[in-house]
Amino acid sequence: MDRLLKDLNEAQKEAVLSVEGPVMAIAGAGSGKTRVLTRRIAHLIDNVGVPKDNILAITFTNKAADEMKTRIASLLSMSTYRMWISTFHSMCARILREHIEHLGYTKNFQIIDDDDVTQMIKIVMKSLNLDVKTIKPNKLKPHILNLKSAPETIESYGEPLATYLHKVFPLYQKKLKENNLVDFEDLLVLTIRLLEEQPQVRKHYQQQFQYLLVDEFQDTNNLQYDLIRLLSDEKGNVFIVGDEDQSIYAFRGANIDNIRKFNNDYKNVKTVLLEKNYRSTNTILKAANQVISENKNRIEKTLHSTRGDGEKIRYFKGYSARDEVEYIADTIEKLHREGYAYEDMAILYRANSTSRMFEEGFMHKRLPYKVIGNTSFFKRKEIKDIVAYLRLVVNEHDDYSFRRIVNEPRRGIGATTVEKLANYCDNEGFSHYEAIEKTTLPVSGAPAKKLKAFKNMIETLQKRLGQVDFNVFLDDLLDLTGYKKALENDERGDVRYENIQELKTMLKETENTYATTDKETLLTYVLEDIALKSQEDEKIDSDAVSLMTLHAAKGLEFPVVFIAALEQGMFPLYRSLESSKDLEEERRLMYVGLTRAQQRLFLTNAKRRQLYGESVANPDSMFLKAIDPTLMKLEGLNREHADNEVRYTRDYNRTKRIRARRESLNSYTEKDLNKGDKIVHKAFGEGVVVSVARDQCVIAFSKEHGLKTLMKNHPAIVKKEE
DNA sequence: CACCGGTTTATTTTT
DNA sequence: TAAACCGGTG
Repeated sequence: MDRLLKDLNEAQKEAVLSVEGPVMAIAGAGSGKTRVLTRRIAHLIDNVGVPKDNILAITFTNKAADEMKTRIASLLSMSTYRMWISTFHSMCARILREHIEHLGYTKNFQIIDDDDVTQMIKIVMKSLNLDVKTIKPNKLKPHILNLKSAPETIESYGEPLATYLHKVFPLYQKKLKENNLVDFEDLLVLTIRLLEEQPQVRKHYQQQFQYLLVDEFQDTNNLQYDLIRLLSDEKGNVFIVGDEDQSIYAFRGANIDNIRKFNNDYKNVKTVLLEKNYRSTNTILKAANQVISENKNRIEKTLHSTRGDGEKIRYFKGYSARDEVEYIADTIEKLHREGYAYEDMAILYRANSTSRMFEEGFMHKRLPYKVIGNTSFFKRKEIKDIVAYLRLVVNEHDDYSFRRIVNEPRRGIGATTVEKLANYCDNEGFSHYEAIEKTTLPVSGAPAKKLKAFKNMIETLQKRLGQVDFNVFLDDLLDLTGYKKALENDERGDVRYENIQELKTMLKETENTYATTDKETLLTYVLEDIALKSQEDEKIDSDAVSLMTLHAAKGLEFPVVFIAALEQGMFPLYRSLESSKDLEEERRLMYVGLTRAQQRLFLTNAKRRQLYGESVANPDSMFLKAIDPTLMKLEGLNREHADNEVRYTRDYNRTKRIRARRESLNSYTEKDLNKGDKIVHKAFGEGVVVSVARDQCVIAFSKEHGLKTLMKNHPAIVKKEE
């Protein structure tokens, strides 16, 4: 028996061996889909004799792509260098690097991240004199990105959004192109356009990619689907793996319907069902099956465990969130004493904000933890600054980067100067960098000199780039720009400097990975890596409990899993309660959470918890109720109180109540405050007005608060009736 | 441009 | 509650 096949089950084997034509593998959680994917690729290369360049494997994360490469490399003892195993976005970037000139961009285009998109929208809105307050750039962003992938028209967004989008969207796109920048959506959109408009390019790639594999197919969006279609037209040797029950990114445009579409668009699709689960105990799987079976819109599928029944699920209900933390912390310590490592345990929750209570509690107890999915390394200010410098060195016409660092660190080029420059460029069509030398530029005196000095500095850096290696270059950059000096006066300068050093290591590594010696090309590659790898690499195997959102847990597994805050409103979230579509996605999220657990599963919640400053008591999550009680051992408050009725009424009233209260508070303060009046303050309690001056007043509170100067009509102040 | 104080707002986000 | 954000002021 072939060594690539011998430890696979029948379904897995079939998935690996069905090489020709379209194949759809429905892979339940923990059914060994990565194994199937890697074996299939290895089989194609080793047994079928397919050259490795003719295979295209697409994943959703860099991590998954890296893992796949590593596994294939070790299966076949060969190098996977430059193999087409990558994310959609990396693949597009790679294709566009070659051919983007057909579309009017230049080869050294740069990729901007989400924060940059927001900034860009802000800039565009300002230049259109649009009010940034009625509709915030951040609100507009998802719609703008959506417009690129969804078939909807701007009108369908309704007013006032439509008016804004009509103005902002075209200019946003124009600005990006002028600056030779692309956002994440553009990577897909432009690649599609390229393949559609350039038949010879399309042919080239269709011929090259004889075999396609797509991981996490349920998470593909419309553009990604189109891309697969375009690339696979010729033969239709497309292998997709997915699980509709694990589709949790619909809010980002993922379209489960792509699975059905695939069945229609490709002829004679072979379907393989992977239902054998190698991860969790039967008890855990039963619970997961019970939860997910409440979703109407799905194909029936039941996972079977190979791991026995295992322990009962524990369901702990505390009085308060503090109880919940306490219970989890104690349980973790207990399990640790029993032999589980901290890193074997994970706490999952719906919203990031929940991590806080655990962080506080664990810090206090000296329990080691790591929060996964924190603000990424590449989003830190100092890193983005240096990246902006590097981008400007690669492409001096990148006005966006120019603006970011022209006065960072301070070099006396203030907002007024930059505004003048930007206006001038808008009218004349120059890039900011070019405009500095123009005699008609309406900037003179000191600012003009400083701009010229800045330009000279960038020129010097451009020359240096070709002469020295990256280590030296980055040091030079830090010196020349004055960035290093500025860090010395920054109280967090040390950390920032450390981060920059880390970036330096990355640059150095890439220098060794790519087979080019041209520094500029190399730098472009590095910048691309940085842009596409926005997620910080996992913390080096520290033995600590993982805290993360359920979304972040996808694709991972842990011997011990806690799912916290299982209350109606927290999970599922309030906002999803009214829409069955949203609720089904929440339920899939719960399914993903449950199926992360290998051996022990703990479900917890609290009777009352603090939410936005007030104490709320929400009923148990409906997901808990979906699980057969005989699978669970109840702990904590559970047994005394039968507080099991699911009701949402208080949540409908919540907003109304708050609004009503605010209005009543406001109406109170319409009345004038005078010296000597007694008042009650929301936070400081009772007090007496000492003096009044215009709209402010001084109030004496009890001694722990003392005298306070406050706005007279502040809603927190209520006048006490005599 | 740094600070203060008041206002607003509180999902998830692989790329 | 708390953190981000905005606008006014020294």
